[in-house]
Amino acid sequence: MPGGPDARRTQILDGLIRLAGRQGLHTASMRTVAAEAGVSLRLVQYYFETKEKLLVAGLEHLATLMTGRLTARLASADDREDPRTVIEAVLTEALPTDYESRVFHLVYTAYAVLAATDPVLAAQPFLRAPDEMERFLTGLLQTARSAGRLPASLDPAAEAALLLAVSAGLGTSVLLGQRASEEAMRLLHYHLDKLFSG
Amino acid sequence: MPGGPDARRTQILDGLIRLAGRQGLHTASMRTVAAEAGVSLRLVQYYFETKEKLLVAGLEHLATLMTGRLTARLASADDREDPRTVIEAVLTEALPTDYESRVFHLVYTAYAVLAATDPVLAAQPFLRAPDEMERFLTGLLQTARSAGRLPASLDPAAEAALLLAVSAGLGTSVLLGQRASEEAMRLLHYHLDKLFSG
DNA sequence: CCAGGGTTGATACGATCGTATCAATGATTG
DNA sequence: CAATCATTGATACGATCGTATCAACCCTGG
Repeated sequence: MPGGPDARRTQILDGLIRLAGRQGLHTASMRTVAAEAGVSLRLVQYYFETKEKLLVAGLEHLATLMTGRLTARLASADDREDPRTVIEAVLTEALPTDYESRVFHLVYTAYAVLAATDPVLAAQPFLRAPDEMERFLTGLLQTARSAGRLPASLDPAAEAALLLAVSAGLGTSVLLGQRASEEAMRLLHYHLDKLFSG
Repeated sequence: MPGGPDARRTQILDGLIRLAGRQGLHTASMRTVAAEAGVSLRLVQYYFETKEKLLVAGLEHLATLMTGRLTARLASADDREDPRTVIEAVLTEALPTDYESRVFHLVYTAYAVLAATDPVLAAQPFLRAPDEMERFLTGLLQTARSAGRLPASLDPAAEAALLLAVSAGLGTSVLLGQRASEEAMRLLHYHLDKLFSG
């Protein structure tokens, strides 16, 4: 069978993400997800049993997709040894620049809102990725500071947290149509220039 | 009658916000809102006719409540002439520090997610408040820069946008439980100290 | 006094939801 | 080859949704 044993799961989860990105996560029912994925309702039940499990699996799938994109972007970075290059790649990836990443951000935010009041979703490792990212950025900034590329007066951990906050905040403003993604990128580079120029 | 002619509307809308803050906006139906507000379903229908209009009114009500809080905080600021004091007040208010502001942020974010795919909600003046805030902050930063309190190398408009992005991003991280609100406040002050110290 | 319109309550309708049930199919294996 | 088991389809059930309908109420003005 093509695609491995869980190609069907992937097919359904792709449908869920696609539908949630186009019409909103709240329109995702067992039936609409099945229709979007081109399968029957029973099949969705067969693979995920309950809607709650479907939603949880959808969140995991989303995390997998985003990790894949980030990994690909890092792999294609110009200079993987230069901290600033890597930081720029990570933060740029975090902005909803194209349709796919816009979908990621929108659906992820929808999940986050649900998790704020749903204990089952809240129990998911919702913050593992951001936490890892923050540690990762902190390490990069420490490296840059040790190499004299960053002013010694800066606090790498605090700057890492602020960078992610800036990226998330700008991403949201792009999502809501307050700003074009190019403008968000410009602001991000402005902020990075300030950091690295001292 | 006490509270004016639309005390009932306010009572229902308060119920909507309270319910959305506790159980999520997706659990707000005509019936659950009526129960939370302590009125009958028919009453909710009478005042808002349709759920869509109820949701729109809820968003307006939320904006009113947030504006009230911000105004109160600005009025009680130590020195209303000092740009940094005012900026700190505005951005601190934007963080979910207490239960009420946590509810505001959560429900506002839920609305934002809905608006991303719902044309009726998207037509609401969703970005007017952030846009106004950004202009307001830009003006304050320009004033501070003219007074020599801010380095001339900084771009007031860009810094204002970044400040709001930082505030929004930190607020989200607090909402998701990634950080305590005190830590977010600390990071915000760290960022402001960098700005104003040159 | 009482008539009439703004308010409130009880209830019903069709649609859609998550979930469960019962077969039919298809591939695999002894 | 046949039997078994995973997979797929069709359909039904109770609950809840938004909305609509039909009275009853209350309060005020003539």
